[in-house]
Amino acid sequence: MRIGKVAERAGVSVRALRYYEEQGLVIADRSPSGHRRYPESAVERVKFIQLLYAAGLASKAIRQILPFLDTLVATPQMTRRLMDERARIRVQIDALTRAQDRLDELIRLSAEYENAPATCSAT
Amino acid sequence: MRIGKVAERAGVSVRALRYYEEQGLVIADRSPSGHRRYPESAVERVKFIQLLYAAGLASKAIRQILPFLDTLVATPQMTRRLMDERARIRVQIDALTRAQDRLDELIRLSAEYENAPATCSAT
DNA sequence: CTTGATCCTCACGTTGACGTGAGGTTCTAG
DNA sequence: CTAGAACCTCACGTCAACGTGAGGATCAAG
Repeated sequence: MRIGKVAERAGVSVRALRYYEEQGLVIADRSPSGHRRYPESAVERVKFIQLLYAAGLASKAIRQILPFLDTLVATPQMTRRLMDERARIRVQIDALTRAQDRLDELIRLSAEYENAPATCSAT
Repeated sequence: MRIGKVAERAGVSVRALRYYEEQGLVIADRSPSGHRRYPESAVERVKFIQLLYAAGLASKAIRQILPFLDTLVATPQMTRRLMDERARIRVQIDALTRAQDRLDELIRLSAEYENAPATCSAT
């Protein structure tokens, strides 16, 4: 498959795919003229990469984790990285949840203000 | 209170506090010699700012929200911003949760590999 | 054969929340 | 009164995941 099709089906930019290759996350072989050729599996692989990026993992972390998908061989570094990132994500979810709760408070207060009759300018 | 003390008590760097002032998030008056003077309330304010930064809000968004804490007057922009950011945070939590689940899968597989007797080199 | 879509490789630009000196002033404890 | 801690204002550096041309080759269709 050519790069444009992979980009379309995985929902990323062509530039992003070239960047992933530069980072060693996706390996593409080349046609005689130098155009990248991807296997079908690349689409799912890229989607997975996007999932991890969206969770705040850096290229380096993803690079350490991805080989496991190919070989199903877990080195100690890979296992450690998996658990580290999982822990980090949990911490991040907790922080987001706290922020969400605080925003909910403010939204409630805001709604109360909107409904306060004496302070409404109109009507 | 002086900037160093605020930084220590709020758990941020002195540089960060100057940056917050530059962004209009924390207003400090000055001593005759030009040193920043903060009220006690600044510590809580900065902690709240940190909470929002940790949740991925940008300075601009925080700047739109913060006046509500002071005046308890909600403009339509503030209410909209509050709800937009809340929605964004929810989406982000969902993404993180999906990533967490995927990592859990991999961690399980990794553990199974570790326990596979035939593939252990030692012993 | 030609034309428009798609691809290639550089390589610099972007963004945000600070870090990090440089060079100088002010405060405070002894 | 003096040294060191703490403060000040520039102002450039950082880092990551791409965006965005520049300038050119290749491919698919008519």
